Amino acid sequence: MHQTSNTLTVNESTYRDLKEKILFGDMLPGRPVTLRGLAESLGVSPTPVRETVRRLTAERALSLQDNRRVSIPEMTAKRFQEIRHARLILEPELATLAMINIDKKTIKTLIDIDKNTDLALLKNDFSGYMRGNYDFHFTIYRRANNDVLLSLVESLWLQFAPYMRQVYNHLGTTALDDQHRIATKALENRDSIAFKNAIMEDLQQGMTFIGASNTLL
Amino acid sequence: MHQTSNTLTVNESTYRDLKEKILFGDMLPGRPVTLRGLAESLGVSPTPVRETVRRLTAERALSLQDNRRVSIPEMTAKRFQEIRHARLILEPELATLAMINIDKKTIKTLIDIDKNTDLALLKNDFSGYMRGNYDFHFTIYRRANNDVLLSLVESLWLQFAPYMRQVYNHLGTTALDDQHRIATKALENRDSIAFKNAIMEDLQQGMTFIGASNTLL
DNA sequence: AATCAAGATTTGTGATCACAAAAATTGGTT
DNA sequence: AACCAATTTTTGTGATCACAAATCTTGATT
Repeated sequence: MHQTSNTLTVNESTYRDLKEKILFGDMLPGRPVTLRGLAESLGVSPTPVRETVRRLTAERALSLQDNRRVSIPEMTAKRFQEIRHARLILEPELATLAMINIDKKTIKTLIDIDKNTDLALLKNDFSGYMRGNYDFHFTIYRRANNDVLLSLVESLWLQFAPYMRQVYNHLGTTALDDQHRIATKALENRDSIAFKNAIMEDLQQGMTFIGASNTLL
Repeated sequence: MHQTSNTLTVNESTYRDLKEKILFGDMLPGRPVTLRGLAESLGVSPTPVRETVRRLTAERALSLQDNRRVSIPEMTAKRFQEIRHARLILEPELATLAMINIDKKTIKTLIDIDKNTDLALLKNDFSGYMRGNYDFHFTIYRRANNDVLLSLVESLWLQFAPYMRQVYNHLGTTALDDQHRIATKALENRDSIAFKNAIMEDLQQGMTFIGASNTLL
């Protein structure tokens, strides 16, 4: 089936679909993935799936094993610390850059996102929580108007996202987004130091890696 | 023609070929690139080229225009500053991490690389210079043993590399790798502050963007 | 029952085919 | 000579085909 009008290419929509799956916890590590299987589940031919997989491999969201089989990359304590380190370097910086461009309307948006994130958390809707958390951070980051840094941070999120379910299962869901509220308060007060601190704290709280349990469904 | 033994896949070698072309100045901005043309010049079918292009697009080394045509992304002063900013955040950090793992043998290697880079510069072999400069930096960065940061920096190099010829044409080739020599001296003295400084200076010297001349061969 | 080799199936890879959209070419009109 | 519409060619996209390598299944031997 060929596309007829000015809609997205199959390739692009496949990419977005798969990216969202990875980003919002619908793609767990360890589970074997086949190109034909993915293609069928998305209702397309293997061709665009292959290209999407290459793309996500370049973004370190997927990896090709020596068997040439594709999968979510294995997480190690070392790699997790590397991601955490990179995030701590880039994200507070990006948030600080964004601050001058965040107006009252954006703050309102952030508060709304946060409210919905809380709701998802209460309903044990993990995917909804992941989406909310992502939206909160990237609503801020996009305001920095810095595509170069933004794409680096996107890559980092793609790398740790599949392991967040593990992390939050161990952490429990109590008081997870306190830092979000502190951040929005800091934005209202135009307190850039408090804001940067809140982003760092939020990030560090969410990046406590649970080693061991490498075999998961 | 199918591959028979445990050699690289066509895909992988195509990726490396194209990546090197971009990284070492053999791929200039503005020039229109076609998949079939690339395929023919590399002696493969369009399929692996398409996947390679997707990969390099994900790494921001190539971009797909609205025409769906692929090209080296256009450089703007803004984007150049963003790349420079990101490099200044990540590369000195990576270099500092690497320092403890750089032994005498590595320093010797760096001095050799630098010598060859000088030679290339004298012979007006720009591609050779680019390669030498890359080798110098990444011999250091790889010692940091931090794949996450390394791949972020790789992406940044892919983004500015095609524009280095412009920069160096305007800058002239005088005293460009002084900082390399200062850096190796600092390594010999195990002076981490001087080393980090040399990396930063080197990077800043090489990132003076020349605006205007957007139309080049 | 456990082990392992031989056969069948699935999977990734690369090439090719089909088609629509974009670009290049052509030819006629002013 | 300059412009523009119609035709031809080129190009990207998605599906399919061919094949080898990897995985799974099977059945015989101990």
